[in-house]
Amino acid sequence: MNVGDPVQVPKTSPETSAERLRDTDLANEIEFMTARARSVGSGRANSMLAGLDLRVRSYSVLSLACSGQNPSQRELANFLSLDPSQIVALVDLLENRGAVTREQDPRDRRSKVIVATPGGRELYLQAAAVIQDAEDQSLRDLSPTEREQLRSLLRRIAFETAE
Amino acid sequence: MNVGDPVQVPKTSPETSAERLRDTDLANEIEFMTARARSVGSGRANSMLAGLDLRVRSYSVLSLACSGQNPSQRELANFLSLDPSQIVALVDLLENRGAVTREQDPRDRRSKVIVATPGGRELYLQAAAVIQDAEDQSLRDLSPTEREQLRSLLRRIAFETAE
DNA sequence: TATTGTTATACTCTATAACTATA
DNA sequence: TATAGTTATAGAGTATAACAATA
Repeated sequence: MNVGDPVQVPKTSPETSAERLRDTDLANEIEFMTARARSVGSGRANSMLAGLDLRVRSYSVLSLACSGQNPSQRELANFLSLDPSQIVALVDLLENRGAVTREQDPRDRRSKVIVATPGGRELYLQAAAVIQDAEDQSLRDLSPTEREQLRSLLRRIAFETAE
Repeated sequence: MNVGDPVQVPKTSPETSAERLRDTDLANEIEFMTARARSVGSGRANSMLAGLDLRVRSYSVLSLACSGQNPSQRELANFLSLDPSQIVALVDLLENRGAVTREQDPRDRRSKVIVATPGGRELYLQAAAVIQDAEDQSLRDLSPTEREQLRSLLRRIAFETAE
């Protein structure tokens, strides 16, 4: 087909037009599908977290603050693949609403360990339930076995590069 | 453990500190792993596409323009989950470098069909090879069978909601 | 000299509303 | 009136550089 040829598109309804594009090379690329799954998933998670005045990024920090692992800001930055300066803003946000505190690491006074307050833990419990609902929606077409398959495969590509 | 308790973190090297956070609830959430896989994947893809002066978003539009499906801008917006105004900017970019053209849909003069020029098709061939390399890197720890499993599972969660 | 947290800045991505031309 | 493309704008996400305190 040449570029100058007259455009001939089978007349379709708006609903089927996107179906048509699912048969393209792009739609079968892992990078594309991953990006699309994330777009759908985080969009849904953000909407569902709005009632708690959280977003996925602040939820992530809160979750790690509740993990019992006592992460420093630097560790949060590394693990969440965010710049340390972004962690500052996220921790500020959570600290201002009383959900977490910055505690001095007695072994290194440069480092600040982020821990959740009792209120922060309560907030996290609610948020974790919301995220569980969001995940159930994302995975609603998959069987329990398939969900674990996907989790296992995703883990291997999500954590391969940066540690 | 109470919030006021002294912070006790096992002294670890920077490399193992992030390992430690992989045992948290957050790290096992589908939403989180998907977001992280996308972050790693699209970051790598953007880096590798830089030599062709493309990014994943402009590559996506170019790819669909080369698909033979003659998508309209509206169809691109729907399929790529982007606002129509973003498509304008992306098509402008590709049109200005001679990779695609806007062609009037003879059946609806409001609609513009995006088709690749011969130069655009040549650019796409190079870019598609780059994306293939990027995908191979993302999936390097998976067997061929596992890659197809992941592709199949991802497809079912990526295309479930919007059509 | 190197690292942690911080501030500042700019660029990309995303979301929304309003306008025009066609249907 | 409804839809396709466009323009404009604001907010969220990402990346980089520089600085003070500490190691």
